[in-house]
Amino acid sequence: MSVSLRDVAKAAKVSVGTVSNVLNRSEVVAPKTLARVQATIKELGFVPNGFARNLRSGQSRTLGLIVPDVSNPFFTEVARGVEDAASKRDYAVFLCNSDESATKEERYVNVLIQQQVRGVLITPADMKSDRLDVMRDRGIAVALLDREIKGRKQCSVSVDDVHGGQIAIEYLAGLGHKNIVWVCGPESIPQVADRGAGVAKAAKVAGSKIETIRVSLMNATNGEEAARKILELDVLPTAIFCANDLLALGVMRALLASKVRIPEQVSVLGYDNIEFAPSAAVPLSSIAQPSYQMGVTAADLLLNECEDGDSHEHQQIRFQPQLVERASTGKR
Amino acid sequence: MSVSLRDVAKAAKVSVGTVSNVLNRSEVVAPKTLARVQATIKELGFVPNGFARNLRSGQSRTLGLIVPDVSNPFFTEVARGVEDAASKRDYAVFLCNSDESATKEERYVNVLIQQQVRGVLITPADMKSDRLDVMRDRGIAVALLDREIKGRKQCSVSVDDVHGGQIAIEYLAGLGHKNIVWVCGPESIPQVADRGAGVAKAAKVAGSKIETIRVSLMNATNGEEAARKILELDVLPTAIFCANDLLALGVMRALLASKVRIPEQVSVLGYDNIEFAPSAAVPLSSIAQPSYQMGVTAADLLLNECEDGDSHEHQQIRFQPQLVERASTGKR
DNA sequence: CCCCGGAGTTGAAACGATTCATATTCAATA
DNA sequence: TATTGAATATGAATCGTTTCAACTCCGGGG
Repeated sequence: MSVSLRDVAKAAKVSVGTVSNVLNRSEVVAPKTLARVQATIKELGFVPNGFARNLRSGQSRTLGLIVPDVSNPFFTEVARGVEDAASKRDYAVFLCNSDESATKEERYVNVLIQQQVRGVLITPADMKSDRLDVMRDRGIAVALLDREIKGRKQCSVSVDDVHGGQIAIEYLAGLGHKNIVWVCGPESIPQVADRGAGVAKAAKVAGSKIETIRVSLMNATNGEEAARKILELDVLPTAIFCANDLLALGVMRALLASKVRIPEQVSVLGYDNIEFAPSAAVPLSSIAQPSYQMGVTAADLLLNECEDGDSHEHQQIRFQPQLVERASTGKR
Repeated sequence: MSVSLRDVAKAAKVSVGTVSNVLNRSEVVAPKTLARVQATIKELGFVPNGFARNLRSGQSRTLGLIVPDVSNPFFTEVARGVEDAASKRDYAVFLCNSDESATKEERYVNVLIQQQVRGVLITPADMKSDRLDVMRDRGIAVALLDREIKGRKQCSVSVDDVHGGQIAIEYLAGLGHKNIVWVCGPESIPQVADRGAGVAKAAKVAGSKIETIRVSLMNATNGEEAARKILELDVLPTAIFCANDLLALGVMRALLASKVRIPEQVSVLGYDNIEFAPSAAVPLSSIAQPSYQMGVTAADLLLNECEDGDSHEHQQIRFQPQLVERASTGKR
């Protein structure tokens, strides 16, 4: 059925060991032999069987990437970064979507263990770390993406979300806003908790009044729902800060549909600075995170850990978020 | 390091064959033995090595999905559908991003062969089908996604792109537009070619004049570039039809920045109806495709092929695109 | 003329499961 | 008691690689 290394050896009239060397240690093979074997490989269309290779060497060249929402452009950008960095080092990436559900996450963790991935990058659905320990016990490197768990047993790449929440409110307060609504998802999502903490901290300093509206999922549809709740408030806020851009887009959509003028009546500020932000009905101001760069960094960190072995030192890398000002926010 | 089946056999005082039977054919093992072996498995924390298992049995429970652009929401929706359908049947999915590049696509095909995936869903970067044949020769099921190759015996799930291009132009012509620009990517992308064919066909019937502007990649940035070219034309068209929504968003962004009013001066029509379309600066009219449903259907088709074996009959499923009218298009 | 060492090559063992032909057990039947 | 066959259990062979100790060349120094 399929061509094996043995077939190549026979066709090229060399031993299996030599073919294996051509594949993995071409520098020890005589140039003439090398060329002949490579030609045979191409001619027969030989592709090494990954199972056998990994079985023998005990190591695969695959990574797992578990994100909470593949349809969120922030995570697709991160994924792109991970993928680029990984394939530069000749690794393949299993992209998995946990939908913020611990159950789905656990299922994928098992699949990844079964596939014997070398390492896993994960944005955990909750703060429990037993699933991570299971992997680490099996010798699978684990690094956290966009999340950080105290205890530094692992590498992580995150963004200073507290600071992000803080600069958002400082910025809005600086524009003169005193009555602000904070639209966010469940407190169980660490990003939400952290950004919320930053919001609270900055609000105290600035003396602004913050109202919180919480939705279950952070997508555009739920943003619209949040906007309806805002419209029912006694006094319309002068600014709305959303925990991510999808929420903000939904909020804007619903507000505009109700003839609320942005930013004249209400300023709207998002988080993530996704690619669409500048194309929005009113170009969306947002707190930017270096998504692609985060993916690249995380993958490199994880691969270093995979390859360094014992000498590896865990690193916590933390990026700083940055305000990107567009038309959706303005002076009170 | 890790516990092997042999260790379990020794500890439970049975043969390796029996342990294997406990794992895969528990009905042929005597209840007493079964219980004892299972207890030992749990006690030692044994997890079968997937490589060895797959090496011998020659089959995995993984699929590959190769899309041309993971950051295009259309494809993330498709991917979501594929993933949901696959995990319902207990398969895992490798998501790969070819960036429309045949080279990258080839690299991933090789990775997938190495991983011995059971089947591959692919939106090929070009019309050449040799890469597909390579996989099929190796016994990997292949189904086409969003693409159909005539004369090929394989499953496919596609959308009638010719018809899509056609209804787009018919709609614009119906609104009174006679001077239309068609913004698209390279002709080598089959979707572009097909939609273009539909455009030409409808234009001939309607007697509209169509100008083509071609860009290299179909994302928002290149859409802006296209818009700049349009602004340099002697006469501004009254309508612009873009080969996908990302292009359309970029076009709109650049036009609005140049104070062109949409749809009063120029109507803009997109393709894909991505989630973000209604949130755009001017809510974007678009040709919708049932993306999620396409993913689910494709995965089911592929898995049927994997599991039915010889009795399988290839199916070509073709969805019909649908016009979604929003604010970005209007009467001439 | 022999010996040495390095470069290149060889081929058997190993990785950890599955498979399957064969062996064992034991109760039922002749 | 001998025979049969169903139910279980066995373990060597196998999958396609990598690894590595051993081997073959071959040119140069003694």
